[in-house]
Amino acid sequence: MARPKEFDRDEAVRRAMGVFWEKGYEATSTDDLLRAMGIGRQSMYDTFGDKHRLYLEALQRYQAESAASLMERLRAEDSPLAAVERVLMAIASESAAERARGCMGVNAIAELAQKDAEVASVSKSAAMTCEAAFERVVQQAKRRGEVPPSVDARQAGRFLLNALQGLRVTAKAGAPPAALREVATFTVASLRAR
Amino acid sequence: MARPKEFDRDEAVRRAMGVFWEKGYEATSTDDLLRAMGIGRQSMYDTFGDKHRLYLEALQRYQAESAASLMERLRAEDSPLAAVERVLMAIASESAAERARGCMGVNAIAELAQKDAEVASVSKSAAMTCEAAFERVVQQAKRRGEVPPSVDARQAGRFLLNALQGLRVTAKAGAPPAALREVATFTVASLRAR
DNA sequence: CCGATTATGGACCAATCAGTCCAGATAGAG
DNA sequence: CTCTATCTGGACTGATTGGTCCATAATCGG
Repeated sequence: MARPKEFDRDEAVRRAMGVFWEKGYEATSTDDLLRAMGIGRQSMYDTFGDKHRLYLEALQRYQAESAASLMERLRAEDSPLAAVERVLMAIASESAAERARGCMGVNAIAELAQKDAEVASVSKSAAMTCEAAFERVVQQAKRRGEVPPSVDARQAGRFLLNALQGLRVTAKAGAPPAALREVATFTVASLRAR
Repeated sequence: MARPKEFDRDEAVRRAMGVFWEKGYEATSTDDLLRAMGIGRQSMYDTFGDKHRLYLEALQRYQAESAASLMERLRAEDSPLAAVERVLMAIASESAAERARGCMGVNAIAELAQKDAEVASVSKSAAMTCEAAFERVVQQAKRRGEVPPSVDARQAGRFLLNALQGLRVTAKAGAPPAALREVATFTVASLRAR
């Protein structure tokens, strides 16, 4: 009908995501967001509602992308268990800056899950998605004999997601890559040796 | 020399800790703190310096108390591994409110470790203390034959701390107690069965 | 080319922020 | 009792907060 937006909405959300991810929700000001998104104040409020809605959209985007990435990397060509190990090991291989940034989902849970029901809900559904992905991989691993049949795939899936979230915290706390690698290896070995 | 303080410094820090724990650093205003501590503005600035120093003191207090509690609960009367299991299981047994509040140390890492070197340093040393405590318990468990000799105690210690931090996140994300129990059981069983 | 509709940017807002100042209260030392 | 050092509480600060208002610009359908 009328004048079209001058910016790419998707790109704007992505940039907002970067700021929220880096600084957290409270520590991010609307000015921070506008500068990063490269748009005007009114455009932001017209397009996204307010800071909180923009955050939710950024968080959902993050969860969607990160779950998709997880599922792709878990796709087991050769060995399901090796794929799991690669996923856990990947954190140790990140740059120091990436490890310090951590996982936006974990940051969101720590900062907001208690007081913000919408954040809690988004986090919960993302967790279920990841849990299920891990569970499927464990099932494949069982079929290939990489994991003994006595292992309950659902439990193992939860166990792996828990370890992944732990690694995110441990990494952000400044643990050296070698320590992260030890944890990753030990975790995967726990499944093999059951 | 002159007029003594009218409040108990220790108690004041403890109350500040409660507020920071509940709301996080950025979301806590100085007014929140004064109200909870029951002291005047000037008393707070005179005694603790500023909001940031007060936070650090509260965090250190939290880490000290929580590490002491961990070490006491890990003291293995009968079975070291059972003590570990009790520690992990305790999270699942907390009230919903306690699980939602999470661990102040994990919250601090997620919100501040990246940009606040002092918080990072406090968190790192607390992690080393807990890691060492877990390592000692694993060593005891090995001596008693609860854990096979092939298990590296240091690695296992790191693995356990990682799982504990993961549980803190998982719990705060709203996982039901049953799921937390599964993770705790699975984690401990990983050591037994190696 | 025109009118309806939407986007934009800068001025503006009240509220809140962390932190300071100061006047008066209070207690120990002598 | 007095002097002095500290503590206390409330008024106050400039800066920043998230969010709104409005005048102008730009684009579409007709």
